[in-house]
Amino acid sequence: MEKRKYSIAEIAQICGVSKATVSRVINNSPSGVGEKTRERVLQTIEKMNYRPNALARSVATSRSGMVGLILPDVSNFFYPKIIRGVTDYMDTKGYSVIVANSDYNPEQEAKQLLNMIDKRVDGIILCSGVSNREFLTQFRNYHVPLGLVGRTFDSSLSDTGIGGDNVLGGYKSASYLLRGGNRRVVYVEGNPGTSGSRQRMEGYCKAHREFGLPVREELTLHGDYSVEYGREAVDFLLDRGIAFDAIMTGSDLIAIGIVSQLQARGIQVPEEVEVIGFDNIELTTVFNPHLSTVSKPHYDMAQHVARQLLRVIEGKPVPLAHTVVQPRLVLRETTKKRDYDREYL
Amino acid sequence: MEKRKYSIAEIAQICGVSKATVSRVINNSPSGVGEKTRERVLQTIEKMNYRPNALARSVATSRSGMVGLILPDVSNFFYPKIIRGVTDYMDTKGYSVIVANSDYNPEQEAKQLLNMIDKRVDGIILCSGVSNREFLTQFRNYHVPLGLVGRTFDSSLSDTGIGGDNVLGGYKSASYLLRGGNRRVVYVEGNPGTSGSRQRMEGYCKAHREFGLPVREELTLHGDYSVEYGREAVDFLLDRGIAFDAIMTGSDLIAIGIVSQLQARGIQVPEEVEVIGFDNIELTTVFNPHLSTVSKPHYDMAQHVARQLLRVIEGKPVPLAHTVVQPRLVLRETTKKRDYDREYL
DNA sequence: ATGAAAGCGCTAACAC
DNA sequence: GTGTTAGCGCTTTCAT
Repeated sequence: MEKRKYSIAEIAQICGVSKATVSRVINNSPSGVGEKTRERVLQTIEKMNYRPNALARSVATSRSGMVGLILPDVSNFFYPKIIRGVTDYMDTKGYSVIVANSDYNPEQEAKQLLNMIDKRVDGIILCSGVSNREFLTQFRNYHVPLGLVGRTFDSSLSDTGIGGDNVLGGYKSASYLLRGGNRRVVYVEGNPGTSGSRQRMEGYCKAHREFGLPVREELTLHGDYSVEYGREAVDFLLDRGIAFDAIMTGSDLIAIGIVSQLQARGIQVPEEVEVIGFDNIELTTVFNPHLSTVSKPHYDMAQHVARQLLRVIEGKPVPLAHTVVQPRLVLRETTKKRDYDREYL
Repeated sequence: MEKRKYSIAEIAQICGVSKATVSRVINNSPSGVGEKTRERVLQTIEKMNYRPNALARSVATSRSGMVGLILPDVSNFFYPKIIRGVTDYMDTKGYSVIVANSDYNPEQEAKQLLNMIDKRVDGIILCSGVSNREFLTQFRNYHVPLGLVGRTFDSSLSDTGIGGDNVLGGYKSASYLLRGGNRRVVYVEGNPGTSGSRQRMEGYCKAHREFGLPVREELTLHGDYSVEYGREAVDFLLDRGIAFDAIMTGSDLIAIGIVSQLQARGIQVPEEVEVIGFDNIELTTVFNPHLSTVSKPHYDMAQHVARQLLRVIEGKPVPLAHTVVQPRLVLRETTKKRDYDREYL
């Protein structure tokens, strides 16, 4: 139990050996140290409460043992599982993870990205980024392994990536609603500028095209990914007297806000208005009525990029570097029951 | 746009100046560099895409600009706000934050703590730790600034800390229920071994004592802080035929699981059984019925320790280093309405 | 098996 | 204003 931090040199001196030997011990190099000296060194390390300085090691080896995780907003209920997926995997591999929020803001995202570079992380995982192609392209010049989750549109921008097929997700959502006979399907998105948001819109449009229906400007709303915004959207629609019979959304949180406000204003869900969320976060089955939504396996996706990223960091081959997972429509209580529902299982 | 990472030496050489000068520029030392050279250096830095190596700087200055944040489980809905509170503040001060999960496990917590030491973080924020006093005491020997949130029981173990008064919280919860005429109040806790859990229990007992009521062994349950466990607890109680008329809990998540399962099994809340959560996370007003709960300002508390921690890191005086905030009883829809409810506002 | 020495990228006196 | 130099704590050849 000692008062200050010892360095490898001091430990060496105390043991009467060289720094090199101590170094070998703490890195437990299989060879190069006699059993007795190793034991002796280990003992004083223990006794002196010595802890090797990972930073110093990093500058010597140019590997930091840290990865960066950048996501829009940690406190958005969609992301915690992602964080766990990443941290869980990194933990097993001895990496630390620095997390930072981008707040759906390109400048902020860029700032965080550069900050990670400065900290010399061995790799970065970027979640549903809002950065434009140009910045990302330019960013590649820093040659730091980059993994993208939730942003699949361009594989040349990253070393690995995984994401749901958002246009398919948007399409499934919209077409299910349309097929059910709804004719005025509202689309409520979160923060604009997200790649996911654009893609879902694409799916929404595609579905309308197939049904030979026009996409009405007044039926697509943008705000942010919060419960609160879901509520606002409903008020907006209702107060302006805009007619609608179903709503598809860009996130479960928004959907929850929508359903809750719809009910508050005396509108029955799903009898009068059907609602479909997006993401299938845990909350969906805790909330009443249980939310119908579009599902993807977040935690697993996060673990997957984490694993892939480490492979690129370690220079191993990365099979199937860019993956897109097919989202599944999960029909619960905010959509009507129909006999063809089982087609969507 | 260049291919590899430059060092300060290379930049210096390219500019035909010394490393010291470049160093002065990147740290924008107010004096010591001529306007022209500064400009020139800045330009090549830009041009070469040079980014100073924060790690190298750290070993030179022995300040890393990183802090550690250890919490039980990132994906527990209680913690995201804490993370944001910390990251938001640290962001403004230019610190990065490494986050790690302890999973309510003392060994895991110890491991993460030591890992942070190795990474030479400038300080650590530990959330509702499960470490025992001995380990923490011993840990203090590493002399890294430590801030505790949610664990207030011993101020000598940390440099700063903030937490809700859990015994008061437990007391308020239980006594409100008791005052309302309930005689068999169940207490459903999360992971055992948490300091908070013990303290709430203390409050629960105190309330019973005041009302001259016995604390029945079979009415206190332990599991983990999840919705799922709340459901299990209800099944356990019901299946064993244990009578009860109210439930107080260790977390909102548990309470939500309880209410939801109570309803599923045909029991009216709050008519037949009243339920009170703990923490007042956002979810409480999204869930139906809105949860009655015990409230503390997490985000603000997190920001507060963050601020305090930086003060101790920077060697500034830290007024009111250890704070305990009074939790408030928030009566919503899972408790009955009573005329004295406003006393609790 | 062990040590000496150079080097990683940076900062911080101290000198000129 | 700018350069020289000596570290910071570690790893890593290369000797011995």
